[in-house]
Amino acid sequence: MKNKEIAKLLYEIADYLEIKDVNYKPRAYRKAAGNIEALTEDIENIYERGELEEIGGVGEAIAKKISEYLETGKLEYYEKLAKDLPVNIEELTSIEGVGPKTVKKLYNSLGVETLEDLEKAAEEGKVAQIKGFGEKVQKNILENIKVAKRGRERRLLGKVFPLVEDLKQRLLDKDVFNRVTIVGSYRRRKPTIGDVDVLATAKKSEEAMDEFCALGDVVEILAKGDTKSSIILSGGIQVDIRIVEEEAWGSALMYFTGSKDHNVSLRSKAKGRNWKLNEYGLFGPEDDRLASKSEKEVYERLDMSFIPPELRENTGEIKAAEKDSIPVLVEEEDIRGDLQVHTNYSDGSGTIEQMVERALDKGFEYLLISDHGPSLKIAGGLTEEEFEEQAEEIEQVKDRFGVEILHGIEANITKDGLDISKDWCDRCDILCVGMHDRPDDPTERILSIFDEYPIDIFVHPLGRRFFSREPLDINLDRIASKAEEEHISFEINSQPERLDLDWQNVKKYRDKLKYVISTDAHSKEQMNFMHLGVSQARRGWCSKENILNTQPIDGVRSYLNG
DNA sequence: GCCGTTTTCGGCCCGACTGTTTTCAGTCG
Repeated sequence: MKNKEIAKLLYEIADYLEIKDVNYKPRAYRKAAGNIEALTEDIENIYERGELEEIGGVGEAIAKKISEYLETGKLEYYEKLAKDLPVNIEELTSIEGVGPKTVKKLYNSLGVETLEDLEKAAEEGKVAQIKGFGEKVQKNILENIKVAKRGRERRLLGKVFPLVEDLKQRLLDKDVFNRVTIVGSYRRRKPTIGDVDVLATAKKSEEAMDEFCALGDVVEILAKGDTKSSIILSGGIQVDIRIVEEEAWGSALMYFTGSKDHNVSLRSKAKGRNWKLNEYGLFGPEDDRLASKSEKEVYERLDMSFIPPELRENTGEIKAAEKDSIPVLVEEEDIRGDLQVHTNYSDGSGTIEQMVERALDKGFEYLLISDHGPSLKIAGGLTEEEFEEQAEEIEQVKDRFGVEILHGIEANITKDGLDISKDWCDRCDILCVGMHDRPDDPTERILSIFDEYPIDIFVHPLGRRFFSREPLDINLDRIASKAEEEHISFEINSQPERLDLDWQNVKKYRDKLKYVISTDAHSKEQMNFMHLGVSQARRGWCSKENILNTQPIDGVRSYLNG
């Protein structure tokens, strides 16, 4: 998968062009790079289908460059730019406060090509000598090099969630704060999060800043001002806060929630009417305030319906809002049951009874127990005898709880088919299948399984894990079409490191397929992950109707058997 | 270089902050 590689190439071209004072092109290259980075499909497949220009921000010229790179492994345009300024631009601009222009200056006056060169020059006091730079610049560079070396890590939404909610509550508990909302990519529920951004109103903003920086688990204060501060908490996570006036709450929420592209589009719209949109409000030609109190007010003044944060990625939501066709998104309360949990029969830690109790607590009407099939030895996959034992235990537990307990299995797709017999399949109330290895021909394997077995749910379709496992190289178009024919549902898996099917694909296939949102819980606590799966369904524009397990169990069955 | 219910050509978001400056360039979000 060369997506990241190509994105990096385009980002670097953008930097080079910026150094050369070229207008607008850098933005175009960055936009294309950002969209390529966000693809879940291998760009080589897109190239082979001749659909490069379908990618947002990719036009004729950039498509041609990508093709050249994929065909030859090189890009002449890039090589030429790099020759004029032979520096490690990505590394150098990763230092906070160092952008393309600074890189150029450093190279021209000191011959700085790498991060090491820069560190050496700064330590020797040479940076401060450059015209336009001073002691402070030099000192900041030295400090920020340390941060850049550590690398800017991202974290899983599901892992930071409890921490962030706790932080929010601790701030709200303090008298000086009035409103506190976590904004940024967290509010949009992006699967991975960089920094945490907090927006607040306060009785006295200076006092609020004092309280914020004095939180018990603050290990470092990066910046502290009257309305804006930045800290690092003991887990290493950076939290930025911004205090705004009550009157500007809505426009500030929009501004700090982003995404950047969404904001840019909105401002463009405002500008088209000779208005101006910023974090303080929507203003008319005479700087008269048209809206700012609530997000809804601002959107409506722009003749749009309210856009839920999860949709604000500039992927069509603005147009939809103008036509008042934003879907009513699914909510966690709509979910009536969990259709994939594991127990201590395989690699889960909870007993059947514990899992059922938790399901009851959560108000679920049904629960599917689906431990691993026999071939997944590492996860303690069930033998057929164990499956029968489990069936008996379920029968006993059933009578004691008012929850419908379904018995199934998460069968493993192997090179010979499934790891359970067809007879065994028939004894499952609901049959889940998943791919747990990485064969050369995953698409063919999946398609033939779909043909041969009475499958209900295809779990974690991409097989990806954030930070550790790339998505499978599969042809989802073909698999989704087959699934549509066979009434096979795709899972949206709520595990923080999976969130698979990916939200972009969720959006793509939502009119074709029915999804189930499952926790894939391996303990009773993990059944609380449901909201994460729901958030990704929301990012994929799903309403209740797109999600099978918002229906009573009879509805689920009739679709899957249909 | 991309893109289109104002445009196939002429536009392309906005403000804060910093450090270095006497009016601004660069960077960031």
